[in-house]
Amino acid sequence: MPTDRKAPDTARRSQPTRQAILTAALDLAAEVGYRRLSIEAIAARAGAGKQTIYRWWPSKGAVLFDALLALSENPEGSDGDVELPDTGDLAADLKLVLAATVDELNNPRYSEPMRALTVEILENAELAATYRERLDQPMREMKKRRLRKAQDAGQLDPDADLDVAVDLIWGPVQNRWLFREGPLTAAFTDALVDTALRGLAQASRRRTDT
Amino acid sequence: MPTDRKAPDTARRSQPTRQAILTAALDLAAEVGYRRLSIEAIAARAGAGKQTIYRWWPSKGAVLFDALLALSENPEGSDGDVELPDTGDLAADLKLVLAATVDELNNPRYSEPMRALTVEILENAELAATYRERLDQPMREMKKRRLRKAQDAGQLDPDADLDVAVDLIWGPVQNRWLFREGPLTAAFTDALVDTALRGLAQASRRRTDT
Amino acid sequence: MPTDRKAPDTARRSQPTRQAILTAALDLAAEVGYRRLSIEAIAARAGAGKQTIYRWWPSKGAVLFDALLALSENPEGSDGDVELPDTGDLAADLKLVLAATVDELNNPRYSEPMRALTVEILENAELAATYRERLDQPMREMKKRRLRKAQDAGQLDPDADLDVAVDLIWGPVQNRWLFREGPLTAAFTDALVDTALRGLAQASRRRTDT
Amino acid sequence: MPTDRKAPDTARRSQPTRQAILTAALDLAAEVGYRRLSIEAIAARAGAGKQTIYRWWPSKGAVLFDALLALSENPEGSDGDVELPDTGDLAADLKLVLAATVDELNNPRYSEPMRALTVEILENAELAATYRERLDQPMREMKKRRLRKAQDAGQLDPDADLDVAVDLIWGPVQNRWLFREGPLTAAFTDALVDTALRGLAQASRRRTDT
DNA sequence: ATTTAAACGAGACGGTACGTCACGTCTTCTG
DNA sequence: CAGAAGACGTGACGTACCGTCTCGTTTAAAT
Repeated sequence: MPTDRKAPDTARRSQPTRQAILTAALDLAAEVGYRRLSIEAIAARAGAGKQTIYRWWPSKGAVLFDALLALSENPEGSDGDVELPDTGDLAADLKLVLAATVDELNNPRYSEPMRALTVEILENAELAATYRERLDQPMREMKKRRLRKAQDAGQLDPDADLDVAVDLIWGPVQNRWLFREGPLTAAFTDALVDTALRGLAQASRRRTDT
Repeated sequence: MPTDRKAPDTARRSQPTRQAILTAALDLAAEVGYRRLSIEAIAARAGAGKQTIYRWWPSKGAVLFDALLALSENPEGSDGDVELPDTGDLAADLKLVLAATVDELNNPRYSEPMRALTVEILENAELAATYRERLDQPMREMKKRRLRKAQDAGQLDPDADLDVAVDLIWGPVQNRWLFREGPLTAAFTDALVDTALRGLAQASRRRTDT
Repeated sequence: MPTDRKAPDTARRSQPTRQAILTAALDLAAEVGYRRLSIEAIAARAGAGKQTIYRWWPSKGAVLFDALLALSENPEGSDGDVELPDTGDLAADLKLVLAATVDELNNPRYSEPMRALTVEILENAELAATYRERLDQPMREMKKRRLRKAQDAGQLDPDADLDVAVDLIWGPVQNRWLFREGPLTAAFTDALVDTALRGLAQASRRRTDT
Repeated sequence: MPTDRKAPDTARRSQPTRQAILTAALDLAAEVGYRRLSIEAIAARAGAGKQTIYRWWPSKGAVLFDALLALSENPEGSDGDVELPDTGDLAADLKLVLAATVDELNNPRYSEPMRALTVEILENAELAATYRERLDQPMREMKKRRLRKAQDAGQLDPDADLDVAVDLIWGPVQNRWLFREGPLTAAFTDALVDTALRGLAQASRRRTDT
């Protein structure tokens, strides 16, 4: 967890208060946006003392981070074991996954806290490192595992750099969301997947398409 | 300019003061980062009154925006007429351009204010609109013009959606920079260009590669 | 004034706000007592920002000090020129003065802020110095002037140390008030004056009393 | 003792801890002054839990009170039976006693905690009552006993109000100490005793002095 | 000798107030 | 009259203690 300033006694920690703080942070982020999200307000909404927040989290972003982790951690499922679907049809699978992502990003309840966390990450290098290690890297590994399977099945160029591949497919989605560059739709992600897989260059590919 | 709350008399505006403010904003952004960048400090550094800033810019982000515009507007060149190079070799041209971008993004003098502006854009929808209209869209058009020429020359799939193409090529660069996901090098952008142009899928491409 | 941390521009000072702060301080001291008197509450009651208080006064005690000064500074009269009454009868004059002091000290409106200020003085040596210089010393000089006149008129021992004399007469009043050691009445101060003037020792004085 | 909120079992009380707390309170009062003396710091210094302090003392002042009591209670002597010296020469005896008091008040080790306790007393009426009953009154009775003996011996005006007499002699000393109005020396207390005994008024005293 | 109930250290908790910083508005004086 | 200077009300910051409340862990009296 992105916590532990000076090792308080985790055993004594009040779980109800922790939950209340995470919930309040999420609610407030959705309601007022990042700019107006204050630790003071989170504490007040949660019925907690400010010190309780400062005791367990080093920054506002760390609270948000835990709140979003808690939101995405399904009661049964453990976080790391999740896999992307594999029906054998890579393009279809990716389109499905990206469509789900798009849905999530279009839901303010999830999207606003996520945007707030993102802003925090951009200006807080320490938080960014935690984020990469605990959220981004596992997700990237999961994506690469799916792509590797496609490679093994001969559906993907065996020489392709899978990190670049992940960037190619997911990067544009994140960008369009972050900068609100245009409507974030399944049509866009479908086109994205097709283009990324086929490549932009024409050459002789016309012949192989069909 | 992203300015003009209530139409002060632009004619009477003090140009030396304007320059001092933009310079101070840039310097401070590079020195202390976005988090600690305050209008108060910009005014103090510029030897200007706070009101002078508030009179001419609606937000801290707008100051940064103008500052970066001023930075990139070369003495001779007018902004809108610039074109990407066209040597006939699309891949080489793109690699050249992205290498230059990478250099810029690795230079804190440019990169830190840019990051500050980006953060502002993420939380300020009005500023974001200005940014898109005055910076992002012209750049995107420029990129699309170059790609269209490649299309006309038969080097690019004639069915490709050029907006998706731009996202595919430039999106991953911006992401890697923004989230410091890894070293931002020409090696990365070269691989990116190759992969984006060729596509990820194998199929019969092996035959056409050689 | 016990002010000026870092020389703000006194000319620009808002007099209405200054008055509101002094009044609020006085009112709150009378209402809630020293213990619960907070700068936050003074600012809130005065409709002022905390910073405005911190800008002009170095401590809570300094605010109280000014507030009490303002309270005692009569509209017409200048502070330093006041004199104790001189009817020729020293004992009667002192009794009159002490009776007035007793009235004041029994009035919570004056007494409570005074007590708050006193507590501050006891724990703040810097404030204590200001208090001595600006309030205590002038009062003491005034008292000594009256005693000196009695000395000149042959009513007081010409060898008496007037500082000790002042301590002897006024000290017990302040003590009884401060420690609530008993009812603070004119009867007490009358006895005090008589005893101080006559002395405790008996000797043949009985004969001279009348 | 100024203790016993809700009757904890005194028998089980840890005496070493009690001592550690009193010592810590004294030390800290001498070191940092009243303003910065906190229960939290006392507990930490004493290696005690905060609750242990709150269990046995109702306020910070009560701790200080006990600490000073413990300091002044000499190993052999019981508190109440002490008497002021009586050599037959009242003035000399008083001067001796006041000189000792002055020494004590000039010793920060005793003086600082005493000042802290005094401040507490001024703002805590309940503590003030305890103080009066347990410390001030016994001392005052002791003083009055000595003065009464002088009265019986014909050295003091038989009509003198002994309470006023005590105030007259000891009040100025306490005041000068409390408000740091000037150096607290034996010279001052000597003059005080002489003046208080002889009185300020001249009149026929000249005749009786000799 | 064992039980058992308390006092104990430790410290998390909801709070209040601290003193500081920056916001965006305003007012006054100067060039 | 634009601009510098900066006071103002506002609100959030991060910290220090308050007094209350569990937690195990001694520890000393009652079994």
